[in-house]
Amino acid sequence: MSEDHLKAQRIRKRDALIEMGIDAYGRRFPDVMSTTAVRKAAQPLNIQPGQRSELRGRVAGRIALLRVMGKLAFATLRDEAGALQFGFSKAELGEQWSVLKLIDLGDIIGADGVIGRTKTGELTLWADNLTVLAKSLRPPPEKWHGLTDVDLRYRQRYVDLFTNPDVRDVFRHRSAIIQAIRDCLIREGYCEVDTPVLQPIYGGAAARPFTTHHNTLDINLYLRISPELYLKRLLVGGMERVFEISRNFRNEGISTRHNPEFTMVELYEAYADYQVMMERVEQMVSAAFNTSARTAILQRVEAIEREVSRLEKEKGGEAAAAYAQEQNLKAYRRAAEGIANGRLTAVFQGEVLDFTSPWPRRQYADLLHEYAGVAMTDVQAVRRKAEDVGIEHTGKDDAVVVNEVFDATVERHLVQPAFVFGYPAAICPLTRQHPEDPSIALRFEAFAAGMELGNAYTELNDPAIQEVNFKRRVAGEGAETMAVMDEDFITALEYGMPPAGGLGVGIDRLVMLLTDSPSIRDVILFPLQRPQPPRTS
RNA sequence: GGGGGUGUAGCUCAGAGGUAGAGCAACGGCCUUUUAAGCCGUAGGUCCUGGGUUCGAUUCCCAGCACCCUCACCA
Repeated sequence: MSEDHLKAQRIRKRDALIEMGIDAYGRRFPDVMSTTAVRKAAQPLNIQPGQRSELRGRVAGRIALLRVMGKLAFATLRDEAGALQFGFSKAELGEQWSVLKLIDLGDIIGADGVIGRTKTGELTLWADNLTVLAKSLRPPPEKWHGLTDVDLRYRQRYVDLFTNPDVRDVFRHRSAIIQAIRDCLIREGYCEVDTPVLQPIYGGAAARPFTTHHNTLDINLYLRISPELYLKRLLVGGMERVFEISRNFRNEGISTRHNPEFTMVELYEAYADYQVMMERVEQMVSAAFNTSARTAILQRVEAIEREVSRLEKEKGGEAAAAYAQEQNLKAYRRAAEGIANGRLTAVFQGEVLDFTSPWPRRQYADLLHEYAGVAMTDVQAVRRKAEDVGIEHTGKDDAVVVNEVFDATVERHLVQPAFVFGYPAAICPLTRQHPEDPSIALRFEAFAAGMELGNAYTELNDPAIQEVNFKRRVAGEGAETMAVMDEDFITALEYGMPPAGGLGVGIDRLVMLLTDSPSIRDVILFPLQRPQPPRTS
């Protein structure tokens, strides 16, 4: 059955509805109860199997399953909150029975009826009124497996979302996490701001920008790679604690950890330093954990265990064990145990991550020694190591090579949440130098699951040094990715910027960690993909 | 950009050098307590695209395209 044919059949049903004087696309449908509200309302009634209560309900949602048997039909209706079984009988529906016959999987309907239980005990809304709210013209994916083709899932995220409820959960968590971070900062006296996405000069990070053009002004503009230089201007302006939840755009590769547009929370705090920023990371992540991962993990353990015992009964211990293994039940149990003991333990790809404050503080040089076996100051050894691990280092600045070796050898070992500090100053043009060792920057990066999660500085507020840093070319970094001179930013610093700590945390990656999502595309609703040629039909 | 994998019905997937298979969905029939409902029947395909080998290719070979994984750039 071709797609066109399936669609044509549904169009015929739609037309049949219209023929009957029914609006196939519905209208306002007030006083809808969610499926969970119905469950909650039913609970105290203690309805026995086979009984109906006096309680009436009105629910709307999409038909996920439909079982028609002669003059009786059951439908599973899915709404945002969950799902509920509906019962329809020809006797009770009367003339509307013929409407039900025109309903397909995927249609959005509303129904009124009394809440009861079937003989098998399933909570059921026995409908006496059926309202078509939107006829679906395309067949939904397979009802058991849902949509699994990853390409299609991202291209047609709307289908992914309505067929795979777990996907919706991830984005609810994302929303809660962002809100927790926002609340946390507001509570600390921060002011949320918006700074330009379209920037005449890009800066604040080492990345290639997207370029665009403004017609009226006839100037090139860049989509921001970072809001940093604008947020610091606000410190000059006397705003002492500012943050922005910032969509940044970097014209770089795409991977499971990189999307060309991604979300960061970036914050600046006057009279603080990078030590304070470590505490801010711990605070924000704790808040995010408590609002999302905590209950999700406990529920997940229960859900896996329920399924395991079901499999044990139906398919035997082997299938159950395989499922438990595949779902990382052991790790989830350990995480739940940690939570019970007051720790912030989450599971990411089978690994238990402990986000409990304080996170370990690790010296960059120590880690380099531990995993690369070289001293950060021993330039010859570092370059030999670079060759060992296949990094092209000729013509590159020492500090750049050091950092590339660090990324290649150390990063993946930083599985448990940790702060790494003591970065080479030469690769940190916006960071204040260590007062006793100018080769070291007052910078840390936060790591977890082998990913960089955040980046923070004691901010450089000396305009003279900043100007020098802007002008210095560090060999080994592409000309495009170099810090670009921003005269106005220097001018701002010349007016005086208070000493400050600044921090950026990758929201997408944090959501990955707290929702056990293996790819950044799983936590971005519409990740960038090559567009498909337009459809002809 | 390098390496590996995938591409077959609307969806989830088998399969083989000789006119293409299942389950779900669809259509028709039976069915008033189903639970991924069941039973009987029907229909549905450019086997990603292009070239090559072959009597014959959707299958083998080459190239391309898309996606996934991985490495590199980067957060």
